[in-house]
Amino acid sequence: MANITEISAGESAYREIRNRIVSLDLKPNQTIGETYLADELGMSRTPIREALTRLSSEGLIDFRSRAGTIVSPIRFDAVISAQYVREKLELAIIEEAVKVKSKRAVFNIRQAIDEQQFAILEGDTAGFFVADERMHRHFSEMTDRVAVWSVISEAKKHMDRVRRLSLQKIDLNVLLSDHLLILEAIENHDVDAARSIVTTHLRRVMHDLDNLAEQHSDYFELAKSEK
Amino acid sequence: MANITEISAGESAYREIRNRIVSLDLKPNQTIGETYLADELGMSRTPIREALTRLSSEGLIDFRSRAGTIVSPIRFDAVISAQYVREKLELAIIEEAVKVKSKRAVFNIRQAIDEQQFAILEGDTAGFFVADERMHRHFSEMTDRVAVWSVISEAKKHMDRVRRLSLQKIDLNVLLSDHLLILEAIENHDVDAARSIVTTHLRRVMHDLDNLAEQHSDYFELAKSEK
DNA sequence: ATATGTATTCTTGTATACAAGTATTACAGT
DNA sequence: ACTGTAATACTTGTATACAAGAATACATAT
Repeated sequence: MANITEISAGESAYREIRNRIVSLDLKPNQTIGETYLADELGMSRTPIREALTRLSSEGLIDFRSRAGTIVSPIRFDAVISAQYVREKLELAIIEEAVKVKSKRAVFNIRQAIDEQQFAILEGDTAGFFVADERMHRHFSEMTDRVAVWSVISEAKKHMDRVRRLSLQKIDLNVLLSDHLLILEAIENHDVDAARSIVTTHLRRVMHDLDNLAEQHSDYFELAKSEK
Repeated sequence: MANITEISAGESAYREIRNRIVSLDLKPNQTIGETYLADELGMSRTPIREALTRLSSEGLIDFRSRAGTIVSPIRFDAVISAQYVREKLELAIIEEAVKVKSKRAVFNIRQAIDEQQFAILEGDTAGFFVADERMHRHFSEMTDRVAVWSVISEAKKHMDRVRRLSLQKIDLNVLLSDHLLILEAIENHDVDAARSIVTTHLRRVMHDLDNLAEQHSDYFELAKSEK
């Protein structure tokens, strides 16, 4: 009954490497040898390989046969379709969420927003995004669609690195005020307001995608014209 | 330039095991030892493990620590949220697709439908589903959303086993006539018609989900009341 | 100086050996 | 017949050894 959930080396390697990738600690296109990672994380190649296998099927790293392994470059089309998937699914969920009457849910969301505000004051951007993530997950919980959230989260990975790049530029207070408006719409059960706010909110990431791609061209995949 | 795509043992193991699972050749809840599979597929445990790692992260198999590995039981909530994801995304795509004017796309879709009809006459249900899959992918191609199709396809895995169970019951001609109506709506650029047909079409799978779960209770996960 | 062929080194792909749990079985004692 | 316990056989998790393709460095020829 204890469920201590002993965490395996392979699992911890997966989490660690994944974090380093989405936090841009490991740069896109950077080569990462299995032996290097094994040394770095203090384990043998086998669990590293397990982690890389999973990351490869998620599109975060690229095996180049026997010629090395690299962190996947940010792919325009992956970002765009991730955005598409997220927008369609999260919009659908929000439409359901505004119809739900749950003081508990409203409380949870407000708490997440408070934490975001606190994080901004502390200058803790990482903390902001953790709380942001939690808030969005609460929307899914309201409507019993937590499993759908994991699909969104999966798609979102490809955008997270872009978002990380735009950290310096974007003003977190803008996102925060979006969140407050969304909460208001939920409390008022106002579907139309929720729809429009969420749509603009989710699209903010895309605004300076082109700029970022130009600025960090070494992080992005060459345009489609290439091959 | 050749891109012979040498297929690794791990990759082929993944495809093979995956196929056996979604085709119900390997039954839900059945235990599958790594050594057994290694023997069966004529390779060592390492590439088998690679395949199982991927399948585990997709939710098609469950590692039970050192106590064995089983084919994941069909989970109600996974099926339901897969249906949700598919419906929202594919509906969004169809809405865009009906606005596209492309004789090529219409031709491709019609060809896929013809193949479905042929498969029905031949009694080739597997062939029907291959052509069915291709047709749905064409919808995504019409709108330059192929990457979104892979998300749908990913979610769909969890429903495929259910669909396979209902094979005996369902009349493929019903699905075929749905397809013809969808094609017609696309040709006429009739958004509303397309929406309603696709919705009912996609929901057909869910109709006898409860019956199937009762009939093959050993294939499904125990109800949520359980733990 | 450029190009080409070759040896060397590196990296991944696969197989195997070993470690550490887990489930099953055998069996003693009652 | 039954229960508790120890022994045993399995299964996965991890480490390491080996094989083979890919990149690199370098020597040689033109």
